[in-house]
Amino acid sequence: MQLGDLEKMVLQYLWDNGSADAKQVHSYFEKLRGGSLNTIQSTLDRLFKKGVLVREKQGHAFQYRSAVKREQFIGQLINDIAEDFSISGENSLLAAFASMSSSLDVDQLDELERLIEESRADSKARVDGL
Amino acid sequence: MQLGDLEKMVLQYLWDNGSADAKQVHSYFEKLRGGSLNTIQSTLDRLFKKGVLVREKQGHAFQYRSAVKREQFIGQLINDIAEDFSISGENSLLAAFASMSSSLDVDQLDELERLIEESRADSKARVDGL
DNA sequence: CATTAAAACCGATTGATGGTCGGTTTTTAT
DNA sequence: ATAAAAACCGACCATCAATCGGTTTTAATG
Repeated sequence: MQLGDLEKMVLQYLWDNGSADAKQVHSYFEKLRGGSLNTIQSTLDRLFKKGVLVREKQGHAFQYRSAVKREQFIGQLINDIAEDFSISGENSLLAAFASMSSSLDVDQLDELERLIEESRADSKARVDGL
Repeated sequence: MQLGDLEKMVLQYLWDNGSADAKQVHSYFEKLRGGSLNTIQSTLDRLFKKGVLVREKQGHAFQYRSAVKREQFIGQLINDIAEDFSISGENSLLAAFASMSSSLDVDQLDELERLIEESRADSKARVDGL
């Protein structure tokens, strides 16, 4: 999944604000970078058609919100990269992790390790049958 | 950095084969997907201009090779994503790691943890002054 | 050093895709 | 039923990857 600049910004906005209609999104971005309401509307529509957003009629306008959480989405993107480079073997993905981790500081490594322990617990729970 | 399909394939090829000229690359991809030598040449040139490849005249033809190792490159891509979606480069990256790690099995988690320890050691060495 | 074959380079074309927005149709509130 | 608001349609532009024909440059060599 590859997104344009405005699409990314709108998605961010929705992650930060939960849900909004075109008018709200537009009034936010108008100050920030200009652009008409129509532009925002078609950007929301494009994201919707891509499956990145979901929407629901609320009164007279659609309320849009992200279909997935930020972390999930970023996780997907990373997965896509791994697939793009046919990392087939699990280890290249780990190698990618490794090259990333070299740019993290000690605190971040601590945090990462904590997150791994969490995953480990989840994984165990899954195996044990929830 | 965003690459087209052929660009990705060519880059893969060079990671797998170290170094090659346009003719070699073409003879490989001809069987695989067709396309003229010129197409390969301009693809190599585009990658070169993007800084993804380096080249050196060897006899009458340029020898191309990747400017960075696979893991480095993938690391960069992941960094780019993190930057795209993080306001101030804080813990979105970690969140991304976390969402990835939830799709890893126990062995992979072990391996990842080992890699983190390695990073930690490297990091300490850096702080201690090599 | 002139020839010539090979490779590099140039430029044009095509096809996607994102951003942009005017104008029309549909919807909804009153 | 009407009017306001929003959705939708269609067009246009810009960028970029892929493609390849044709021209220029380069380098082996007789």
